[in-house]
Amino acid sequence: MSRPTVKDIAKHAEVSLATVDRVLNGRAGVRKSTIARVYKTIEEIGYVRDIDAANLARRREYKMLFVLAEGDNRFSTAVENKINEFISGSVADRTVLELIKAPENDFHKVAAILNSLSRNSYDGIVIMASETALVRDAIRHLKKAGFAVVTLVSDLPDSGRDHYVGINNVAAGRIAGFLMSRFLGKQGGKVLITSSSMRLRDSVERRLGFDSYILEKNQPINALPTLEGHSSAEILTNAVKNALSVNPDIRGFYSAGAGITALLGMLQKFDLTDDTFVIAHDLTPQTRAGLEDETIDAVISQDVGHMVRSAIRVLKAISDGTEIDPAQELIRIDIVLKENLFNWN
Amino acid sequence: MSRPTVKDIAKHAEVSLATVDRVLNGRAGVRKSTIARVYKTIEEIGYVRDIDAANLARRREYKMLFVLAEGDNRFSTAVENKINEFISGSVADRTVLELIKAPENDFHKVAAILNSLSRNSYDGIVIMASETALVRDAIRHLKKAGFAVVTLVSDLPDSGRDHYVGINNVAAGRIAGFLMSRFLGKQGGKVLITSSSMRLRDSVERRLGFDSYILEKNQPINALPTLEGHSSAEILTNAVKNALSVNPDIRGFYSAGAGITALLGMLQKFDLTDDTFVIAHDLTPQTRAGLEDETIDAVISQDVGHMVRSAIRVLKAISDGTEIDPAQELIRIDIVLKENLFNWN
DNA sequence: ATCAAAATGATTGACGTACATCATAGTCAC
DNA sequence: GTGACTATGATGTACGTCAATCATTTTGAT
Repeated sequence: MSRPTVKDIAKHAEVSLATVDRVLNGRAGVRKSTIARVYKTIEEIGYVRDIDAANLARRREYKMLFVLAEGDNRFSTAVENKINEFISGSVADRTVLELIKAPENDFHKVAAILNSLSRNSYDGIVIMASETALVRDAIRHLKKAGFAVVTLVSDLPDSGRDHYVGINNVAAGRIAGFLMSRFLGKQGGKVLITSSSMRLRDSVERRLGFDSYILEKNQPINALPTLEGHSSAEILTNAVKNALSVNPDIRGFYSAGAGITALLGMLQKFDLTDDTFVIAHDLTPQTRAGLEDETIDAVISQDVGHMVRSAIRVLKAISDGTEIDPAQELIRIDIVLKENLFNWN
Repeated sequence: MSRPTVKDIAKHAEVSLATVDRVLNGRAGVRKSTIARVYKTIEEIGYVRDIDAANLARRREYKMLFVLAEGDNRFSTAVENKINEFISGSVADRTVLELIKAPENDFHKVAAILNSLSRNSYDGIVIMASETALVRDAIRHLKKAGFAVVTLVSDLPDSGRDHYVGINNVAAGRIAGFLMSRFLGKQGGKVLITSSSMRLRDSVERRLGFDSYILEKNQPINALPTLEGHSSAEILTNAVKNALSVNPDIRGFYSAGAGITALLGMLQKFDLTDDTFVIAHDLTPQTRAGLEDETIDAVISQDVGHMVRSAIRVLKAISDGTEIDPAQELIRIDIVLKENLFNWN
């Protein structure tokens, strides 16, 4: 026996097709008891709506908007490229994707973009932006207007977003702490931590995770205060230079945010590439090169392709009111070493 | 403008719908020049066949068979569970899955199952079995009969299979070598390697990868000959006991195949859990517990859910003659540590 | 020029669902 | 029991594609 259809429901429940249709699509004019009977029949015969046929009949198109608010010198370029890849490729699956970018720190622009969206322009919105009250409010506004909203890479909790697509950054920081402990061994030592800005939620969380691991496991590691680059290679370079002058015995470096190039530059200058360990985040051309020439020991990363696919799947599911498979949507914290670098293309 | 349809092709190419249909579905009775004209128009207007509508009209159902030939004390149980999960869940997507199991070493049964399949019973076959001439020939036979065939977890090259879903085991072995080197540090030491049987392709390849890394990087590691358990905990236990008696200074253990329980038992008996390092393959309840209580230091794994999904996607793509996205189908070699264990549910 | 064969057109009915319209049966208030 | 209303039935069209049939035109060989 092949899959039951609406006709089968009608037959078994002894109602007309029209009534089944009314129940299925929540249209008015059906007695409560009849609705119950229809649903009972659906259970019994195991009817599952053919979503493809439904979409066909509906002339359904999923319109989705990606809003990226990040600088262009980092990981976000990879995200952008992936999205563009999907934009040109996803003609076939009733999905129309659009991408709007905003400067890294222009919260007002991000909020303005989000606030300008009218109800029927998009089914779902994907937002990658750092956490600001302005943006958070804009997302609340979106939710009220009925959009499906997911956050990407950096979460905005309490914004009312439906779903967060990305890794748990506290956990990522803990893994960094774990790896650093392994690398430094019983000897331990001082560790320098850099990030672009501690205003970014992900950087803060990673630092938090790192520290909590060190503390909890009582590791012989002295983690120095975070140096912030504020998107400026010069500022970070100088900060690192100072720190290295004061602490020539630093053994580990953890780049929790952007600015890996500046850090590696300084390491080379101080001739510290051999005896120290470097852990960075996010696989980019820079970190990839660093792994290859062994100036970086480990990169903690997340699969951009998987994230973009996941965001789209989740938005579709929200729009359709269908279930999502948590196992499939969980974004892994990948540990990338020189030896398994080939895994990421 | 919304997506172009067959009608648009007909209009632009100045042919009838019937002719477009003949071209699109490879039916006879169309002049070469007309075919070319139709294809040219398709290019021009950017037509993409609506595969959902097509499947609807075709009443297409993808019937797929999983054939698992593995013991029940290992990783294959996880695979089996995942498949069963999909069997009960995939009513919605025009996919019917079936599962047949065979005893681990009963090659004849596997071959018999494969050889008994008639052309129209299934669209695609997923095979997880160790490498045997018998099975290889059966796969060749399947391909001749027109099935789409993919191998799972353990590849069978030269069998004519369309695709292999799983990790590169040589690379996985190299990663094991890398991790072991890191763990043992400059001091190095003896490493004991176990597997269920060196007849299994994956075990052989992992050992190969491990050795090649050690050799290539000139690591101070002395890898002892592989101990085989042949699916018997007793045999493996005794072998490990002997090895430990002869070499009380073993510092590392690499379980390249099954039999982790026997190995851990011996470690406990010899009170070696603290100063030694253990690397195992595949996340199972056993290895998971081992990571948690820190008797295992690292597990090299592969995401079973991703593999099963990938196998299904690939078979569909082969049946439809559509492209696959290599980035999406690449199975990652996951490095699981206690700290990122939560990533896998 | 003739005729068969090949190429094309025209048309129709399915697939499973959505959505709209009009008709009819039943129910309740007064 | 009349009118207003609610619940249900009956039916048709559409979505984009597949598949089949029959009719018609074009082509190529003789």
